Amino acid sequence: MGDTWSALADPTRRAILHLLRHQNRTAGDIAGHFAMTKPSISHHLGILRQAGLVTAQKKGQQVEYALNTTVFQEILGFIAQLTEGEKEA
Amino acid sequence: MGDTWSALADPTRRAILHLLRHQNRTAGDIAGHFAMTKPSISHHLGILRQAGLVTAQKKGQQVEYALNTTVFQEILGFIAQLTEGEKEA
DNA sequence: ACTATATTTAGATAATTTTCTAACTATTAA
DNA sequence: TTAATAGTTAGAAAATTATCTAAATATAGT
Repeated sequence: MGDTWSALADPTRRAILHLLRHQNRTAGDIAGHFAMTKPSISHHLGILRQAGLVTAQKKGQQVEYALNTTVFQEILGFIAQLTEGEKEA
Repeated sequence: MGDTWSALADPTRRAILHLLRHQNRTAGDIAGHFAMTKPSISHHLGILRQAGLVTAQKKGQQVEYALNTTVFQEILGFIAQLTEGEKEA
């Protein structure tokens, strides 16, 4: 399992996650939103998949990607640790 | 202002933030906790400072670093966007 | 003024990452 | 079975990053 933090460090990958916010999308659909080749997007999708941030499911000829938000717990936990015991504005 | 996400992508930098969780610490104190040279830690501190995740204040001969948690809003906002409209476990 | 301590800056090297083109695999359609 | 479409894999080049040693700066003490 790859590192969540470094998967999120790249702006293209964060934009991909944002694209998947409301709908699942095929690899080609996703690639269509970026000024980048398909292999590059495929690489980014692989990293997101390894980090568990997306899941991939083959649908005939295409591969449908979906957001998986459960992984964010790790990040929220880290931030909670650092911000615990603070008062609100 | 440097990028918050990439500042947090490095495990050494996250460990530094964790060290600053309850107390402010000098650069040397921080460096003492890692199997890494002082210049390397100084470099990481610079990146954290640029990202606004820590503040630095000169205290005589030393430099005291403190955690700044306000920057986490950006990250929490991103995650909130992606997780909005989900039910709880 | 010298010496010691704390920290940063500079420059180099090694490792990692991003992106590309070309080639490959799998599925669908003619 | 041949051709077209969707996607991934392989390999290379360019850029970025992490780390080191050596040198520089700033403060404090003798």
